Amino acid sequence: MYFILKREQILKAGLKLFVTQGLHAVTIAQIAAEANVGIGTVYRNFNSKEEIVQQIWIRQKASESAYVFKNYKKQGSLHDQFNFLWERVIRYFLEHPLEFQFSYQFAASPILTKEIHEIAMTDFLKFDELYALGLDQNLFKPLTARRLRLFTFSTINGWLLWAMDEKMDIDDATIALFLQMCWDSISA
Amino acid sequence: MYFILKREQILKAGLKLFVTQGLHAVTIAQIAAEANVGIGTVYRNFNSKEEIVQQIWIRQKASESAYVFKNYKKQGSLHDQFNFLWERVIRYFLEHPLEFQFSYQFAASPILTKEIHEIAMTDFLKFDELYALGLDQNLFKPLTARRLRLFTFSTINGWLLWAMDEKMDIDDATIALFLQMCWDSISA
Amino acid sequence: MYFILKREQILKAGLKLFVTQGLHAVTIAQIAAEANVGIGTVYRNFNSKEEIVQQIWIRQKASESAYVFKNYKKQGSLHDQFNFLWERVIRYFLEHPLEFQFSYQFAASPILTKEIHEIAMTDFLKFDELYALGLDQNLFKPLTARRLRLFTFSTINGWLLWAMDEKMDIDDATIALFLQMCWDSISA
Amino acid sequence: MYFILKREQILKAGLKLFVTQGLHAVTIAQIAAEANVGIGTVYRNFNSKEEIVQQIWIRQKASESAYVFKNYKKQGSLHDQFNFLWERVIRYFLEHPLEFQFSYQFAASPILTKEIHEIAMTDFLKFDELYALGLDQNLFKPLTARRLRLFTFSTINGWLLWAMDEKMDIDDATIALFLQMCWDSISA
DNA sequence: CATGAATGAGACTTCATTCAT
DNA sequence: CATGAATGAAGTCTCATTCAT
Repeated sequence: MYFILKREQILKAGLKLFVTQGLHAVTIAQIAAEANVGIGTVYRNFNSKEEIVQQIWIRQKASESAYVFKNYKKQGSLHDQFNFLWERVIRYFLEHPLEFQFSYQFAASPILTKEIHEIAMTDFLKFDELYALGLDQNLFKPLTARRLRLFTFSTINGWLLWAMDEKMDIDDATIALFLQMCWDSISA
Repeated sequence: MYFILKREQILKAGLKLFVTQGLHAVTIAQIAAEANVGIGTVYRNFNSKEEIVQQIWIRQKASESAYVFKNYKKQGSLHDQFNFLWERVIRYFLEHPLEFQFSYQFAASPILTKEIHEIAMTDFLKFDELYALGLDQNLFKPLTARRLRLFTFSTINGWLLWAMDEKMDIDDATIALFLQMCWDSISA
Repeated sequence: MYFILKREQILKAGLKLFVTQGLHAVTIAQIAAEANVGIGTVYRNFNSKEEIVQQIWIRQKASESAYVFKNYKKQGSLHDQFNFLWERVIRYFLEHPLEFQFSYQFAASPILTKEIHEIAMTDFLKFDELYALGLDQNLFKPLTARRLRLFTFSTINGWLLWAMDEKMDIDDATIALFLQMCWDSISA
Repeated sequence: MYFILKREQILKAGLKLFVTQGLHAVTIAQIAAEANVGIGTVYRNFNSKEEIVQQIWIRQKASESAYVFKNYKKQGSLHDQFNFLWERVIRYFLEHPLEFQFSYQFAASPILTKEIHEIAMTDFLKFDELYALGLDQNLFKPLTARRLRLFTFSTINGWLLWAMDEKMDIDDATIALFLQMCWDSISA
């Protein structure tokens, strides 16, 4: 219990520092200080700085998944479900800017192995089921479900990046417009 | 001349190593070895590891720009010009996968300052002129030219990332389809 | 009682680990694990790693002494007594290889203070009495009793070391021959 | 040339420090300071503290061998040759007390692998040839040449140890007596 | 200009020791 | 009394940077 708490503190501290300073500029000592634990405690919980990054990634994806799929029901029109899920993704990142920047920064990093990505991405396969359904109904352009999903996701990623860069206020209307752009881009 | 050659060798070596191993895992000694020069020579050309990253970025953007705008004429319909330029971007990255991965990995890195980004991005402002024209003609959804450009760009970035991840073969039809998706997403 | 058991377990674990891995490679955590006790328990019984070594030494010398002098009677010829005692030393070490190697490895260690050596060696002064008697009878070469004893002891130590190194089987005849060598070397 | 010099300085510093303080008490920083080189230089030449110990051992045995076999001629009686060689061994150690203590302290250390021992001991196989000759002439007790050599060597080691411990002055007569003891112990 | 041996600051990492449970 | 998570001092080791050659 206490053990888990310290582990969480370390991951939280790492998230903040990696995003603001970049991986190579952050030392274990800094992470320990930010987490209010001893350096030894960091090493009791993680074998290296890289493992901290990997565990932050896994934890972040789990948290994102929990947020996105909370209250999700496979009901209503496919377009409604599409909007529901992607809006949740957008809102999650808007509410968790650190997590978003971390996610963006390390998505293509060599530190994250194929295995790590697979573990972290399992939950998001539900998106693919939705796209597959849409393909069955000839709603979408002729790509695989996986590719359609990745397309929408990278679109959202890029959009959020500059939205945050420019510190723009994002209201419901803006989100609605953006969801419309996402839908239009893949619509048949 | 010889001097310039060594500088180029170092940038090329850095590009390869940073992409495959990540910034923090690459040492100057490694870069020097890969470039077949001495460590001292690296320091005659660059002040630090960070400067190497910055110079790779600038050189990469210049090369990308040269490729993209070669033979570009402001003629034909706006949609044609749109397709021409973005297709060139796509083809550049498909032909230069290392450059693409470098570009993706460091786009959000704290190492690249605003100044560096401005220097490297100057050429790409021509895109904004195109989008501004489109907005005048009410072709696009109601966003600023800059945002529309960034939207398309991040879409392409994300798409290329997984295209390379999956080592998919990309033929002309696929590129055409993708350009259509980009256009549809921002069309009014 | 339970307390004493744990103490013994720790000393036994330490003996094994110090011999097989060397002092500096053994951690308190390892000793605790090998002894099936907690780290804190080690510290309830000993103040430091060095003290564990010292206590193993003292315990080992006491055990060796008990073995060597059991059934020893100051009767018979001096040569017989000489053979009896040194044969017991040899057999003790042959039956306790770990103890032997520990003894050999730490004999010259700075961890063992003069006081520790004196405590542990008290019993073995009986050897010196025997040598003194031999000197009175002009049986030995002209050295002090102490030096004659140390000479024989280091000879035996060295011999046992390579005997174990080579895993040689040592029968009664071999032991008898060796005792003869020891006697011949110091005989006047 | 300069490179080799630094390496020698480090080995010399290590020898002194290991003997006076014991392996685990010596830090790389201390060795570097004693050798008047930077810590990094130590690591350019050796991979670890253990490797320093191994290289000191090899270098010491080479130096010992050079000393012992200098001017050695396979002439004269076997007993004379025996005395010549072992006297050289004794004198080498008397003149190089640091080397002797190092040799004694690490002879049984787990740091020195079988390979290291084999490399370091090659030269001393000449002793075995001498013993083999003696066995042919029925001069010695019935043991293998190797064992006879090790017996004499460990005897000498032990004797020198307490000779140094007690800071006894060792004159030619004492050495002669001791060589006699060595010879007597193995004589048939 | 080119080189790479030398350096030491500062990173990583271990582990003896403490102390709340 | 027994435990082992937590700690941080002190070690090992790396590597950016310098500078004599």
